[in-house]
Order: sequence, then structure tokens, then C-alpha cells
Amino acid sequence: MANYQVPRGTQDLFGSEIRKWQRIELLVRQLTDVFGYQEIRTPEFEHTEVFNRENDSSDVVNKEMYTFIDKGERSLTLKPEGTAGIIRAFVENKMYANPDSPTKLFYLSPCFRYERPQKGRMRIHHQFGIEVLGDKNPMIDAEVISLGLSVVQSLGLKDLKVLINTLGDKDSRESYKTALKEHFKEPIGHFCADCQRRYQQNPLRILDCKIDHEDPAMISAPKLRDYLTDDSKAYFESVLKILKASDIDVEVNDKLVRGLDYYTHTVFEVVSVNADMGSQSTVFGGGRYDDLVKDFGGPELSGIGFGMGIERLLVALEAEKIDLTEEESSDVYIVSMGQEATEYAYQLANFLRLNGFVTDFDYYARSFKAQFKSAERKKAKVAIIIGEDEMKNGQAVLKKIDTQTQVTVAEGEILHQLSHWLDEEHIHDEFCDVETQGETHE
RNA sequence: GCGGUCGUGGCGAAGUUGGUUAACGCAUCGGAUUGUGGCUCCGACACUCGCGGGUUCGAGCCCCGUCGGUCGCCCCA
Repeated sequence: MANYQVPRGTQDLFGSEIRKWQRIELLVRQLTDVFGYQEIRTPEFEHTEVFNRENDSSDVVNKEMYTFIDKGERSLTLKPEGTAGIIRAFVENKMYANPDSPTKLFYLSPCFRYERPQKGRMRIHHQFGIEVLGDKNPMIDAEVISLGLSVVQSLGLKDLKVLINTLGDKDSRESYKTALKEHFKEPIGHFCADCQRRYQQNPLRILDCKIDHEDPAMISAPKLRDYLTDDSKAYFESVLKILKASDIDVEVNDKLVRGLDYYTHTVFEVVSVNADMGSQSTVFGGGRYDDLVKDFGGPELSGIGFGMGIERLLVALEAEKIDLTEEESSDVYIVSMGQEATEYAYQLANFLRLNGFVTDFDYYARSFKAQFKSAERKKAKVAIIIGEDEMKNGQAVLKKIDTQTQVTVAEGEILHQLSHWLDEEHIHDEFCDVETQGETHE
């Protein structure tokens, strides 16, 4: 039998759920605009080597990519993250010629990873991200974090923690890695299976093992900070200083290393500390990359950015009981009686819509009761009632739902009456009631 | 990729040791109220109990497989 379920780890978005997405996307566009970031859209798939560069040992690029051969025998990969494609585009389009350096970009894009789904982790997930490309400057590091925080805080999130660390430049990181491997060479034998694997793939990850963190070898392990150059330390200090001056509380965590291999210097992660968040607690995370632009054949420019998972953001919002669903309301619901009136209702709805009123009516000539229930569900502000009498007299009954006031007007006066009620409502509600009471008939 | 758990109408949710017509609540539709919602009462509303196969006289209940959700690990947004 055919499988007509959504593929694992994907979802349909509609109804009230999609409204939350629209709210978030709108906010993202507003805030990036204020911060001076331009949108960039890169393809959903790239040549595989864009993502799968040598010396990248992360799981994201090694095990989780959707890679396929197209009909022209090309190896292509659905983007697992936002950064690589943007750096490729930055170099390919010579965007570094931008006189107003740094180049500040943002994106909203789906990302694809073959993983076991969980709450807050999908095979197709969506990221809002930014990248700033140009000469390295600690103010940029601070700005990037600040922008990300402003998005999540504007949405109302409070249970947040900013973790930050520095990995130093590429050379010091490499020599640290070598030192770690040397240190763990003996003791790794009695570590957990995951650590054995990390030893080979990403030794830095051994340090935040949850099982072996009490091990003496772990405690006596060399510290990354001992391998940092003076310049790296100074750079990190100034980033911290700027953040502090902008009242952003951060927690320096020297175990924070991040998953993608291209990071150098500043790395950060903003996590939700809410208990209902589950194990996928990172809302957004990113860092600086000194060598990526050069690796793609561009000039020696540094970059920094973050990726923010929209699905995860929604989980965090739910954990803090923040509801982004706005009550939708419409202007008019036309209640009609009989087939002739229903057809007239269609024409009237059309007319009102063309005049800018959000209008609904009933296509199926259901009972009055059902139609009023619909009007209520749609949060209509005014009901227009059209029955046999109104048809005959060329009139309509308008009922203002909140005050229950009702007037009978000639067909030609409907628009005028609606404007009167609905416009005044926006200006000063309290006077509206007083005035309309006088107009109540019956 | 590893381990646990779950999958019954649009939604929530009963379903006992396998036994004829698969509770109940919400929502929806109709009526009481032949032209006015939010209360009340009456009535209506399931081709597939995720899907496929097996055991059985008989399966939502048992067995196998499969798809999906969810939780933990790994990893990460």
C-alpha cells in the first residue's frame, strides 16, 4: 500500500501554527532591517563539496547529509546548514567588493539533516541565520550575539543563558588537539564507547562527556586556554568587555566547542534553561570562522554568524507558555436566509471585500444559528442580515456584535454605516457605544 | 545509529482473560426557537481501530513485519 504519510521528521504547517511562523518571520525581517542586514537566498542544494570540505569531521557533514546524484551525474547535497552556501555565494559573486564592509547578511531557509527525529529536531528544519563577512572586529562578535538575543527576547523568552568561549586561532587549536590526544592516549581505553569514537573524530568533544567527566584523566586534561596566543586572549577579552558594557550576561564555558569544524576564536550558544525544553536546548548558536572565505577561494576575510532553529524556538516559546497565535478577527459576516439571499450575500461580500472590508458569508444556506456561530468564530465585528424582507425592500440589517446594536439601512448606505462603526472603533471605542445606542431600532 | 514507550472518529479519550451493533466528552450539522450566536434539551455523524501479513470459528485486543510520534543516548538549530 502506498505510503501517504509525511516523511519522517517533516511536517505540514497550517492553521494557527503557520501564524506563529509568520509572526517570527516578520519580526526577523524587522530586526535585521534595523541592524542593517540584507537578505540572501542561496539554493536549497549545492555541489556536495561545498559542505563536505576536507578536514571537516563533524557528524553533520559526515553522516547526516542528504546527498544524491542528479541526472547529469553531479553529486549534490541538500543544505544541512546555512553558512557554507553563503560563503560560496559571497566569494562567487565577489561581494567582498562591497565598499561598506563588513557585508551583513541574513537568511531564512530550510535545512536538511538525516537524523533520528525528536522534539525540536526535524529532518527538515528551518533556520534564521546571519553572517557578517569582513575584517575581524570584536564589536561585530558582540553585535551578532546582540541581534540574536533581540529576536528571542522580543518574542518574550526569558529563561535563557548565553554560553561563550574562544577556540583561538587555527594553529593553537590544532596544537591543543594534539596535546589532548597525547594526554588521553593511555586512559582513553577505559572511557565510554562514545569517547573512544570522539578520540578519533573530534577529541575536543571528549571534554564534555557526561559519563566520564569525573575521571582523573579528565580533570587533569590540558586546558584550551593554555594554548591560546596572547592575541587570541586579548580579542576574546574585548568581546567580553563589549558584551558586558551592553548589559548582556554571558557565561564563559571553556568546554564549549561547537559541532562544525570551521570555527575559530569566538563561539557561542544561547540555550533555554526551561525544564520543559527537553534535550534540544540550544535555540541559536554560532561562532567566528577565520579561514572559510579563503577556503572558498576568496580573500583573507573573517566571518561570524549564527543559526537559529525556528522549530526549536517554537519549542522554547511553548515551554515558557508564550502563545504567538493572534486572535484573528474579521470585519463583517453576512447572514442570509434563503437561496436568493445567499446569492445576494455573495455579491455583497464581493463588493465589501473590494472596498477593503474583511468579509465572510455562508455559501451553503445553513441555519441562522449555524451562521451566527460562524460569525462568532470568525470574530466578525458586524453581522449583516439579509432575508426575504430585506431583499424585497432593498435593505440590510446591520448588527454590531459587541454592543448588540442593530440598524436597518438602505442597500446604498451599507458601506457608509460600516465605515462609521468600524473606523470609530479604532479611534475611540467608548464614545462609539454612546452614539450607536441612539441609532438602535426596534 | 542505539535503547524505551506509544499509534482508536476533526480533537481528547474508554475498551477488562480475543466473542455479536467500538463507550463517553468536545467540535460539527439538524430540530425544539418556521428570521438573529454564546445557556438547555432532543436527534444525526466511523469503508480502513497507523499500514501489511499471520494465528483463530472469531482480533482494537495475541504474533511477525512495517510506517510514524515521543523520551533518553549520540549529535545538533
